[in-house]
Amino acid sequence: MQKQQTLSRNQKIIFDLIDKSPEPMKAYSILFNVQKKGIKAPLQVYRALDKLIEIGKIHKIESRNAFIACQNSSCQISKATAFSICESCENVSEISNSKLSKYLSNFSDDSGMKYSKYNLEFFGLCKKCKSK
Amino acid sequence: MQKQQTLSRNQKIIFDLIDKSPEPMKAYSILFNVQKKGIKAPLQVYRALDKLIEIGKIHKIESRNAFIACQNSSCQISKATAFSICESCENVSEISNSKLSKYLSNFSDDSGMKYSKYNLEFFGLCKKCKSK
DNA sequence: CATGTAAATGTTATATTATTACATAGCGTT
DNA sequence: AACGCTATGTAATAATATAACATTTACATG
Ligand SMILES: [Zn+2]
Ligand SMILES: [Zn+2]
Ligand SMILES: [Zn+2]
Ligand SMILES: [Zn+2]
Repeated sequence: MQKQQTLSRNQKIIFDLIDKSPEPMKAYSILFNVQKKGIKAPLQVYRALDKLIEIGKIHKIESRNAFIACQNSSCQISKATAFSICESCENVSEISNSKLSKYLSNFSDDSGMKYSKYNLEFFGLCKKCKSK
Repeated sequence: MQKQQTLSRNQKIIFDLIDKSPEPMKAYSILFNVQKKGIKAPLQVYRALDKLIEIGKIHKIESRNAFIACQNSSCQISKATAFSICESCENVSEISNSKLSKYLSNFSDDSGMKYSKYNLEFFGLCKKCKSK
């Protein structure tokens, strides 16, 4: 079990919003949505995002500059993330596949580099978009 | 063998610059460096970058918003990229490992999604930085 | 060689994403 | 109370990327 983090006010507002969203949210869309709750500036959003990422409650989809709630009941593995992204409808989901994560976590080559973290993004067409 | 692409003037200027750089280059740093050659606007840079990415001569390091020349003599596999990134010195190199690429290209899960492309970024400490 | 068309270029303005700098507030420990 | 730490507030600005529109170049093919 991992330590339960208590979220601060801004962190909670922003996490709840992202968590309810069916799709990854962009920072300024988050900002727009929380302005009625008193969060007025980009920096307030980015600070909360940074913290939420650090504790594994959300992840950043790098290729989209967007943020998604962790779909693994708060990623034990926030340092080992994998996503599938539909290039047609932009649906994103977190891949939870122990073989894959084991394979990548143990990956090493002859570069002498010690890999402590990875992020993998798969692209393709989701079931729905394929059948169109 | 893949079709030999002829680069246009701007594409060539920008590719040569990136190719000579020992580290990934950012778009506005590229812009700054090619202004003496007559490329004056961001869009000219981004258009060349888009094309170079499309034909596999360069890749974008998503987590860094930076661009690197393909280190696999023009990636047959520009749709299957893997990089190692040192979080201390920011050295980036392209991983060319046929087992890894085979594993990932063939990866599938029960989501019904057909993966046609992936990008993987490993993070850690390079040999040099580890021994400091 | 004229004509069509796709690709590339040039230019200005603007949108989007993210950080710097500085000031203040809350909270637990000593 | 004094300290250290985390979080917050606010303004300004930096960094990354695209939209819109006009023009030019390459080159196939009739
Ligand atoms: Zn997760
Ligand atoms: Zn889809
Ligand atoms: Zn490559
Ligand atoms: Zn290093």
